[in-house]
Amino acid sequence: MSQQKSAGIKDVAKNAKVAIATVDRVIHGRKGVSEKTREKVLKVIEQIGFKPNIMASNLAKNKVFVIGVMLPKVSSGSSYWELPLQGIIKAQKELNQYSVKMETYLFDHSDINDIRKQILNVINSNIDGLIITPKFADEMKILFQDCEDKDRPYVFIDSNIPQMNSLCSIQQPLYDSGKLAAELFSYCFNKGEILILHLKDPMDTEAIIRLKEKGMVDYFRETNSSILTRKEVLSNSEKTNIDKSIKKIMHDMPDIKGIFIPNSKIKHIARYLTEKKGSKIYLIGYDLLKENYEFIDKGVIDFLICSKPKEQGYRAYYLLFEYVVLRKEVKKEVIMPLDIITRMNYKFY
Amino acid sequence: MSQQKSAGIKDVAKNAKVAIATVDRVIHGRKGVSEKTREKVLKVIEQIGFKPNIMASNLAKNKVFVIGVMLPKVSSGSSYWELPLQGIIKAQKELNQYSVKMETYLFDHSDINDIRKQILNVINSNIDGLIITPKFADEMKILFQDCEDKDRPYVFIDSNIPQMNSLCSIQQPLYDSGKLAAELFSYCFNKGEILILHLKDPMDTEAIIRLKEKGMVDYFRETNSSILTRKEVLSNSEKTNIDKSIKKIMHDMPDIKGIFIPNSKIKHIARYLTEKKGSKIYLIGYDLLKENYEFIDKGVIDFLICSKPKEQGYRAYYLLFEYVVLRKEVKKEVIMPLDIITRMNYKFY
DNA sequence: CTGAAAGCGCTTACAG
DNA sequence: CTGAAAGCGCTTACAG
Repeated sequence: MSQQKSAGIKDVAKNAKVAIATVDRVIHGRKGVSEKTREKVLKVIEQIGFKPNIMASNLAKNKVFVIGVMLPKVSSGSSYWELPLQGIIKAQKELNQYSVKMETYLFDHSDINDIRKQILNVINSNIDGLIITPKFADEMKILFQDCEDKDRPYVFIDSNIPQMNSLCSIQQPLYDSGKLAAELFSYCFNKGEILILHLKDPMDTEAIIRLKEKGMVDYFRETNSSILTRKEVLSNSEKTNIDKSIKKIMHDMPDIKGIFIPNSKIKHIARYLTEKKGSKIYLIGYDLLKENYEFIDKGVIDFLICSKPKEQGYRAYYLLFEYVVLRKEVKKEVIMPLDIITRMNYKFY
Repeated sequence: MSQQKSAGIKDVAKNAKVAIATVDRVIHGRKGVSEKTREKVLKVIEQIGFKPNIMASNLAKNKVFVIGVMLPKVSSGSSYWELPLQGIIKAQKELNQYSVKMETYLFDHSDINDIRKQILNVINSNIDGLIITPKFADEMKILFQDCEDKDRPYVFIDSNIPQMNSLCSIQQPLYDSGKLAAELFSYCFNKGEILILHLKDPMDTEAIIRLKEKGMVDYFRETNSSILTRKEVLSNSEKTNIDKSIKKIMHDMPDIKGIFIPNSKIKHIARYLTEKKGSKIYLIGYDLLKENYEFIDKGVIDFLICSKPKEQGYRAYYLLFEYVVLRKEVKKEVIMPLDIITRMNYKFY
């Protein structure tokens, strides 16, 4: 039970026979210490196992760290981006007592001028770290460059650009999510056709969509399944056009048993299937958005695959806090699990 | 951008024209302050929106808080209890820089004397909070009593005893998990028989098992399903006996399509089904334990329903930290979501 | 290159 | 009942 106090900077100073300020200089690698002194101090630190007390350090520093958040504004079209932001706000609330503040730089993803404006705002800010999604990578290259010049850490959520020097990327296993969807279909039926329907959205990244589709197709091939897939792309126009196009497509697929939507635009199809008569068509898509609740509760949507967008925001914020404020090392990559959401468990997410 | 510093205890003292020590007394409701002074100070606190700086407070207090953990030891029979402990250790690592330490009181759940010994160890300890599972409730009543006498907060994980004054209970939606299993079966087939097989375990709580079974039965009734269920109980004896018993039961169920195991003992059945020839029998159980990896990867186990035991431990520890160290208010109850684990997504959990 | 001292926002004896 | 002062483990000017 001997709650033996861990060694402090004072103990190091005493043992190394130097002043506390000198120990501080060594700890933070600041200039102005002779090599000889440096080594002496480092040796003592090693010997007595000194670990700096971060709380005391931050208290003395008397500084508030700021974490910037640059994400799309929640648009009328989709509520997806409110989820990461909720997670971020939750983390900020938890970390409120520590010296961190959040600063948001939300942009209208359909307005390139607004995106540029926010990029400049971030560049000219004094934030100590940044949470960002690597959409609009071309426009944002200059921002990443600026971050690296300033040693300002940035964390990707939702997806990743592997070439970049992000502090961490928090991402979903895209390919495997397509396989998972295929597996779920296989539990529902073992022959027939599946329509892979890509309803275009300006926020889509082609590579992401393709990975999901490839996962599905590969699963059926690897398992020698008798299920066939057919891919169609629709531009995201008005309701009546979508309905007409889907009707046409499905007319060509007499043996259709399932529809897979590789982005979060599933509500349009769900609405269509709700109104349509005929035999059961299994429906699988992505993301537990507010607008999907109704359809999953009715059983029109059978499964949603979900990569915890809220938790991605939470984790990103927490990770930056640990890196910036606590000066911990952090993982370079976080892969989120793939939650399967159904009528019976969606309430608990 | 005006990083306006928030008011400190010094500002309160100055505005209220009292000493800092007096403000401190008021903040913590300590004795020795006249009612008049008290009110004056409280008014100023309200006015200038003073929030104490917990980091400074803990630094000055110079005390290490201790959180106790009383859980079953990991036994050879099942690795379940290593998961909450992993979560707890993860939380402890994250909170290492704050003034918290963990103290474990693990017991051998098959040895009543060991349980009593650990209960006494906890009672005689100086811990500031306790994480515990409400198994063996009869033996533990005296411990809960002691906690309440000492104002020592305790948090339940895994399940709950509603009558107790626990600080919080972190639990799974048991009834709904049975419904979820039924729904998953319904996706796989729409008539035939399901065997609900309860393989007895000393750690089982009858009420918990019954809730899960009821969820399943209710689902089929509510959806007017043609699927029938049949319940059997087996005592957890040796391999050969189990095999013989199952064989006998299944012989009586020619139309068996699925087996539901309402606890985490699924590996015994998975092993049996692996060796057995014949038509596909869908298998659903609980908890992603190490010993299940092999069977889920092979597809012998189709679905595992999982209430994030690791995260339960993590949350419990974090919650006690927030309550004890940060003096925050915390939720009285946390309901964990029901993860669905399959061959395609188990790797990411 | 090195050190003594003030200060971060609190708590805790101690004195009155 | 109230206050002045030392101290928690660091950082940050400032002086030499």
